Amino acid sequence: MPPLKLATWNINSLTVRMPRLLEWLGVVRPDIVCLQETKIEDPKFPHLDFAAAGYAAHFAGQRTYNGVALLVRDGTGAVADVVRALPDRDDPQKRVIAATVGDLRIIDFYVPNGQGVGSDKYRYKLEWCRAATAFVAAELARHPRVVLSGDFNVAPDDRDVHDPDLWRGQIMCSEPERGVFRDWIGLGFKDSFRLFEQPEKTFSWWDYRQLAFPRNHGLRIDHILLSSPLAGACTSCRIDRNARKGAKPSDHAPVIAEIVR
DNA sequence: ATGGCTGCTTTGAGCAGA
Repeated sequence: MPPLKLATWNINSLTVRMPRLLEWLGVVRPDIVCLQETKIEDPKFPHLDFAAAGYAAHFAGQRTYNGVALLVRDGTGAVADVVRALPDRDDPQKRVIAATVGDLRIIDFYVPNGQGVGSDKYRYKLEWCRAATAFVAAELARHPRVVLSGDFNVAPDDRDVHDPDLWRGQIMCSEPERGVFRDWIGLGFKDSFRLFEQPEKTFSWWDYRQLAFPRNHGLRIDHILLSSPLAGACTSCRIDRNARKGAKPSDHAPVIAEIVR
């Protein structure tokens, strides 16, 4: 039995990225994919195209901004208990989808960007994260095998930043944001990427401007966290830098982790 | 010093992303 392959990818518009995404699915053949920034309303979601590619899609979308989706390869496991929002919040922003897939509980987050430290959007980010922490804790209490993945918009460590002095205290690197990441780890997760030796200066996002990608001016802000039983069964985690190359790329690259079944 | 790109929007300049 080959390992289960999990991926997360902020695709920055499903409409624009669909050809690249389908090609990537065919090459990488992940079993479960967490997508963020689909930017598409549910009635327009191209689920038939995914079905033709061998994937069932579950989604929580909106026009223009945000939007998340789960892709589950046919035969991976039964999908149940799909959740599309943090509980007890009246929030139109579609940033959460969670589902049981076989014996796994998958949580896909598109954490708010926060724009600038001290801004209204920054306060919204931290408040959203507090509610998310409570949600994750409750999920973990019910399910031992939890995958917490997505675009966290947090670079947890200076190693995850191309120029730590330039970014110190800035958005995605501020101490409160890094504190949220530590809180989530503290609930009982491992950062799958750091379970393994990694090349220095490996990132998952590069600005479209200033030739940031060829200069490797990036941040590692997309993550796959695994609860203890899954971390113990994880055999690899890597960032697929190739997916950031070529014509019309997303500004993010996918993260891919493998777990022994 | 500034902004530099991309995607989106009742189509066109402005917002948002990170």
